[in-house]
Order: sequence, then structure tokens, then C-alpha cells
Amino acid sequence: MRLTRAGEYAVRCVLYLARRGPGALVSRKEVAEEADIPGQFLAKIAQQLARQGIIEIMQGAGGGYRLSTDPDRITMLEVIETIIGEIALNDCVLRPGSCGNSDICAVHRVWGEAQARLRDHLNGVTFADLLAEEERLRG
Amino acid sequence: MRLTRAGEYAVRCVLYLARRGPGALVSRKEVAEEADIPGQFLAKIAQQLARQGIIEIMQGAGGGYRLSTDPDRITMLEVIETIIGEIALNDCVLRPGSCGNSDICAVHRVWGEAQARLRDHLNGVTFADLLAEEERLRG
DNA sequence: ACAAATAAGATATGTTTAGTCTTATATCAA
DNA sequence: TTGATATAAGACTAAACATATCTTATTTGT
Repeated sequence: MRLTRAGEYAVRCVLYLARRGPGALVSRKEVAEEADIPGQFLAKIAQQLARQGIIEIMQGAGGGYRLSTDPDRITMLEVIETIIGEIALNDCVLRPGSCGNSDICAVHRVWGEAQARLRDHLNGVTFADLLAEEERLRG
Repeated sequence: MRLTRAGEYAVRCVLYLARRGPGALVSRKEVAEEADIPGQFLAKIAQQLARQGIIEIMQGAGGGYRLSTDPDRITMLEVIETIIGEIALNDCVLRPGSCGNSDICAVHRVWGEAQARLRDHLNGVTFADLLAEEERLRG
């Protein structure tokens, strides 16, 4: 896998919305400026997050973005995989067909295990955790 | 990070050499054919592995590749990082300077931890382990 | 109706990956 | 010492992907 810029922006976007409070409606402009994300690019990313149900997008004047649910119910894994697809460390793990002998491939197993651990780890981190950690780091 | 094709080929190459026995000198042609790696591309990869001291390259007629040491002293992490550089899940973890506020960045910490775990895991797998696992899967 | 805001598709642009081509060099054997 | 075999190394190419930006349309509030 690889955390692309887009994935990083998605995390920043959700984290910023979480900081502004669960119910806050925040304009794209504000998110883009404060989280340092190119505006139009953010629009694309936000659309994916909205399709996934992580955020809600309000159109028209006074519109903007808002978290769909509480930060403690949004995990880093969810946000990242929404943007970059399922985390896969190599092709043959994600698509067994691409590795001719995946049944008898010992390497395959190692990658599968590493991938599972990584996903588990990221799935255990919510945006509420990130907010709490931020508090701790600042305070 | 991302396991590139080159990284995958490197693993296959070392694994094939390990299978043929620690002292075996194997031609590039044989490795390329048996491990299904484009010949010229394998040459590049082998050169990197040789520079790192993982394999030895014998030039000239009758030349080829050979493991420099026992399979139980070569880890997957070593082989992979020889080819793709240090495993990094995102930029700001590898280069703290690229994240403006890495000191107070909670996300940063999560990535750092995930990265450390992944590297530890891959560092714990040697090519002797892979051979043993292959035996087990075949048997 | 107008202004503010996002939606969505088309279009660059740059970087990386993956691989090939070519020329040079090294080694062995006859 | 010549020819065949084999790798070394750098230049080059093609395709894929990432990272946007541009343009036009649509939605919403006043």
C-alpha cells in the first residue's frame, strides 16, 4: 500500500472537522485553508468521503462539510481505505490470482499477516483518539 | 511504503537462490526463467543486492549469482529495503521536516508506530523461515 | 434574480515504475 | 589469443499513477 497525498488530505480533513466539533458545518474554503489542502482537490476527496458516509456535504450558499457521526466511530483505516482502496502491501495478497502459486507461496503468507496486522492497528485508532492525543501533546 | 515489482522480484530471486542451496552458483538466465523475472531487470536488482552484500555476482562465462550467507541470516526486511529504501508508510514519518507540525501531530505518531511494527514483523522473517514454510505447505 | 457554494467531467503535468537497448567489461575454454 | 558466454552500467522509453487545475453545471439561501 501507500499513503498517497490524497489519503493524507482525507485524514487532515476529517481531523479538522472533528476538531471543530461533531455538528459543525464548515465551508470547503475553511477546511482547505486551515488544513492546507488544495481547494479543488479537497472537493474530490470530500465527495469520496461523503459517498462512504463519513461526512455530509451541504450544497449551495452557506454550505460545507460536516461529520456524519461522532469522531469515536470513525477510524483511520476507514478514512484511508475510502480514498486509496483496501490497504495491500503487495499485489498477490490483494488479488490471489496475480500470484501464480499463491497456494504454495510462503511469501504470500507473510505479506497477508503483515497486512492484517497493519489494518488491525489502523482500525483501532479513531479520530476521537487523535483528538485526545492532540490535547495531550499540546497540554 | 509500497512493495514495487522490483521488490517482489528481489524476494523471489533470493528465495530461489536459497532453494538451490546456500553455496550454489546460479546463472541469471536460470533465476530469471525459474523465478519469472525479466532478465535485464533482474540484472539491475541483483546488482543492488550484491552492493548490499546479500548475494555475490560472478562475472564472465560460467558466472551467475550466489547467496553471500546462510538463508537464516537474511531477512525479508533487509531484501526489500535494499530495493525500495526504508519502508515508510507516509512521507512525514520518514522525513519529519515534511510535516510542518510533526511535533504536535497525533497522526504522525500513529504512522510511526504502525511503521515500526511492520518493519519489526518483516525483520523477524528470514529466508530460512520461508523455505521451511514452503516445505510445510508442499508436504 | 443573484450570489455563494459544491458537483462533475475533461484536461494537463509531473513523477515513478517497469522495462528495454546499447555498449563495455570480465571470464573461461579451446 | 580468439571466440563464446556472461554480467555491468548508463541511457532511454512507455505506461501508469498521482496531483492537481479548469470549466461548466447545479444547488441553495437571501
